[in-house]
Amino acid sequence: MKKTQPERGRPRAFDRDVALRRAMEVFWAQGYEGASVGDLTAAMGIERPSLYGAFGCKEALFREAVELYGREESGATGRALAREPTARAAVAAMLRDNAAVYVEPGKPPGCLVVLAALVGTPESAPVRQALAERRARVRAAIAARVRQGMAEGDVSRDADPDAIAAFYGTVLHGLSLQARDGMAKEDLLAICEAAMAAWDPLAAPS
Amino acid sequence: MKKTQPERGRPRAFDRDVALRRAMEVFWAQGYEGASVGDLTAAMGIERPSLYGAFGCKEALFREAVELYGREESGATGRALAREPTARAAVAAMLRDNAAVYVEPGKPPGCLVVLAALVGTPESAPVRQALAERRARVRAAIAARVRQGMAEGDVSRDADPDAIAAFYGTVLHGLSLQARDGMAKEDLLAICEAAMAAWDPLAAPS
DNA sequence: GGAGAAACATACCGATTGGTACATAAAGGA
DNA sequence: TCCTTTATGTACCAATCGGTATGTTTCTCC
Repeated sequence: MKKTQPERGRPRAFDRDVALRRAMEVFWAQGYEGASVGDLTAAMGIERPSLYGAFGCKEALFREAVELYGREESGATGRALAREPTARAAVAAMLRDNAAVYVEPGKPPGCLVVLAALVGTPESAPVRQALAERRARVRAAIAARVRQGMAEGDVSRDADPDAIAAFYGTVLHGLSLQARDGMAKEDLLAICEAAMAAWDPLAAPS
Repeated sequence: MKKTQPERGRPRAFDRDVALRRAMEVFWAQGYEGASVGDLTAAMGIERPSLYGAFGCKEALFREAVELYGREESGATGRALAREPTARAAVAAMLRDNAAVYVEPGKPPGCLVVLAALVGTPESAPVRQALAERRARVRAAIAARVRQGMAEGDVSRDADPDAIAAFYGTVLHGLSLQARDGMAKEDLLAICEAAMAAWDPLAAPS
């Protein structure tokens, strides 16, 4: 998978993966526009030209950081939706596990995809759109899981999977705001529980 | 109320209130750090020194803009919480009316208090905190309305007003994200309806 | 042991950031 | 009429923004 063929010139003096992870943490904490190239190089332990040589430009670095985040830090959603036996358990686990992840010590609270580029200058619109598409994919995944539940009989045939997904996606995204505002884990979990109180009226089979 | 005593020097050549409103719209659309002083003066129709003379600095202008927003653009929440006869109707109206306001044509979608300063450089931390406090006040107002419902008998005595407020506050804030992502009004309203499906399990008197 | 290729650090680029000095203009008070 | 006060437009400030040119170092290939 990782092709590290013997390279020609001078070998890179830093670990690209580690540097990318440091960059991700800066973007995660300060957002795309709030993270200056100086902030990034300082956290990555490299000089400017090394950053541009290895990643191209700030936006490309950010996109790689978002992919790394999706790969390593946001697995809870997909895991919950895939592994739980019913749609209800899947959504409940998705909320609960994300709430826990959003306040892990040593990491910026909340989700990078939600927080890193919500508003800003017109120049960064492509970056904002890229994150918006990732958020839309989460909503689509929830809707798909609800549809699966309808097919398997644990969700009412009269349920509206898109509306249910929009609601639980909204709660999920809202959790990132609360986490960034400093809310404690138990309060986030109480929000998840409260949101699940809507499940039966919305989706329970008759 | 408006003290316009005859002033001494040269009179201001622009309408301060109108200029502040234009600044508010820029902050609302682009956020605090995403709005440059050049963007602001262009929208306000004035030159830099006039801005600094009338408002002090960028941060002071932002704080005035936030107050103007609270006074003129975010009345739906307080109105709904104050006027509706039951806690349930109050929360439902709060969500519904805000959802409608969040997608009003000609205005930036979503709430300035939620969107304008979520992440950024360490220098703007005071601004972010000011908005976080405003968000906390909304949650406190919801909790107070639920407590009022408990006192008046339309909310169960076993209900947890802080948990209920945290949940509906999360949904309210999440609506701003969805609105900024371009969600249509009817879909936002469907989210509000879904959220209200949790009311009876959470708060209905036994 | 070159020769070529790639990464390194320093030092720089023009553009933009928030914020001002300064001279001028327009008002009220004496 | 003159003086004080305040606002205005131009032109500017140092600092920072994202991004590079350049000369040197360190590697592989022949």
